Amino acid sequence: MAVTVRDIARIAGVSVSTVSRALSSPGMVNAATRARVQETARKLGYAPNLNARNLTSGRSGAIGLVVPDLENPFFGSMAKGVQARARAAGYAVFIADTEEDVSVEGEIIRGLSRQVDGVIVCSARGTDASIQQLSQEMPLVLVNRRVPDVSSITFDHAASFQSVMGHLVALGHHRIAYAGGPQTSWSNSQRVQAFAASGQEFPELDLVELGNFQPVFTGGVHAGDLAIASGATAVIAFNDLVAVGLMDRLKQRGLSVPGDISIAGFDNVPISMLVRPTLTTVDFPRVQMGRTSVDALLEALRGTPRTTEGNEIPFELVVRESTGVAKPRSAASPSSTTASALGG
Amino acid sequence: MAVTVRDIARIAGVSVSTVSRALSSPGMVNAATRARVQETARKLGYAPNLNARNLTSGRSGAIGLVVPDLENPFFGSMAKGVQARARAAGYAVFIADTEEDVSVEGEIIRGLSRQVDGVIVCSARGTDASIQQLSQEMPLVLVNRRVPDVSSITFDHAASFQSVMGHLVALGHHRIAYAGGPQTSWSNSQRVQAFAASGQEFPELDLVELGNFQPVFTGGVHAGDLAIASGATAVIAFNDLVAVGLMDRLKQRGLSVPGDISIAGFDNVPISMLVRPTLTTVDFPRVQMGRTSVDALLEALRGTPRTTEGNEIPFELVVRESTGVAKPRSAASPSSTTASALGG
DNA sequence: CTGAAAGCGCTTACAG
DNA sequence: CTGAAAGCGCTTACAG
Repeated sequence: MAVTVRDIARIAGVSVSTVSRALSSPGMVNAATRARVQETARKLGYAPNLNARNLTSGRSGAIGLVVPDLENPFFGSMAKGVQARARAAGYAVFIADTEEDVSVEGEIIRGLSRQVDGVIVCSARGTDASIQQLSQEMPLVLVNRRVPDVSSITFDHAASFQSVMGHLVALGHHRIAYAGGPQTSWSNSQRVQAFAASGQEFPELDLVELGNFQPVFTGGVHAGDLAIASGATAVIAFNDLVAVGLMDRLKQRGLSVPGDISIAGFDNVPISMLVRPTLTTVDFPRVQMGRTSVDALLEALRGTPRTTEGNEIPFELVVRESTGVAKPRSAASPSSTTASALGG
Repeated sequence: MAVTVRDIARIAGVSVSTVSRALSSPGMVNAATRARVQETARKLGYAPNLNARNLTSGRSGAIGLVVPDLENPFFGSMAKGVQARARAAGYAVFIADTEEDVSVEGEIIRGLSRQVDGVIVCSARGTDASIQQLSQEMPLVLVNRRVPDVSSITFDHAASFQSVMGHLVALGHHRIAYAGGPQTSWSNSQRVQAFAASGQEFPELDLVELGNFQPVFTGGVHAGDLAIASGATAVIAFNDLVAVGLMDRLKQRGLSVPGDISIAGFDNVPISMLVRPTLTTVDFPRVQMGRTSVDALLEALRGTPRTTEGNEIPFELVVRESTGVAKPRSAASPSSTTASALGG
């Protein structure tokens, strides 16, 4: 059926060993025979049987990619980056979707691990312990999740949050609210921490946490009413979808954005530039993150693992129309700080 | 290192043949020994080496999935369906992204084909001839693309277009425009045909083709001015993104939707329900399409290929706020037909 | 129902 | 630089 090394050997007049070398380790064989073998292989349309090759060599030439939801563009971008970089490095990509089901996550990862050299897991939902366990069983790289002693690639959520905060402060906002995402979300917990830290950095600020919301449009609608009640002049939302829902609700309630309230999100998803006003947000290079995670995994496979720390991808604050100068407060008060606080 | 059939054989006190049978063809072995072998395997945490298994059995237990752009949610949904169904059937999924590059499509598909039992190709961009060639080299199922003599799963673009048209006609629209997508798009050509066919079905209609636009927001903005100039009271856009861009431009030009002009799109992407007014569109069950394509491929692998025809997935017209009753025309004219036309 | 043996297609020490 | 041989882990006729 398919052409094998034996066919090439017979026609080129050499042994199968030589064929194998000419194809896989060209440096080990005489230039003339090498050329003849390669030419014959090409002419016959030879394609190596990967199962045979992998069986003997002990590696699979493939990596696994596990995501919570392929339908979510957030992961689609990462998958794209992973796929591109893996292909460039000669690796194939097995993909698996956990359907956001924590209970099958480990099982799926273990299943994949049998057919690949290593696994990349996006936004892993399992506990730290379960992930540490997995990482001992196979080469593993985490994306958008940090677990002690496990290799990972993340965005600097704290710094990006600070950057949004700095933007709002510069616009003169004093009372600022945060509409959070799911409690189980690692990135949300990072943002909540950064929010609290801002209170120490800018003691004159009035910070209010609105609560946890579903990371979708309706979650934002829900947050909208609470935002109005809070009296904040600016709201930072967990992500763009929440921000858009929030904005929609504010408009419905007769408030203007950014005239009455400024809004900012995270992720820079396509919709953020399609809504009116366009949304101020933070862009995370997700495709690049996918690529970087492959690099990290391949280095680990080669036995030169990177350090866990410092693998953070740069972000960019994208200022658009939804944030503006703070509405002057009815009660006049000096804009310079009068409060005493830590960190003089 | 890893536990193999030999280990199990030794411990269970049987031959490797029996181990293999107990694990792969349980029916062929005595119940007692079968239980003993399986128990030992479980206890040892045995996981078969798939490369070895596939090498002997001649199959790979994997299928390939080729998409033009993983970052596009349209394909993310399909990939999700493919992945889920394949997993349920015991197949792993190799994924590849062509980056919308026709020139590498064939090469990527051939590369994949060496490691899988069959390939699913979404929205293939190549020529009919090149795809027919590929389909002779390997089991192949096309999704959202029809090519003579090649197995495929598609949406009924003609019928869905008719359904939108019928909706607009029922609202009293007479002058209707179509803002097309890329000329190379198979689904666009289907829609153009359906648009023309409507002219025969409803001879009283005044149909105007606005041209071909990039299937994105800015393409719609471009189409917007042409739509206004055309004097149409309703515009059907190639997809939701074009529809949203169109709508944005109309509003910018001071027209109201649907007051002055009705707009409809296709795909029912998330943004279609986030814009204001919400967008009338057609929902295509993309996840289901992914699932169905796996079924078709697996049937082909089993030697019971389906017929190419009739593999169409149902669609649903989703009527929202962007379409409304036609604005009465300034020049009064009977709504009944006066024009003579083909198809009495 | 079970075992011994051959073989899947390739790679890789081992000699020469 | 090249060839003969063994072996990767599993499956599957072939005998019994």
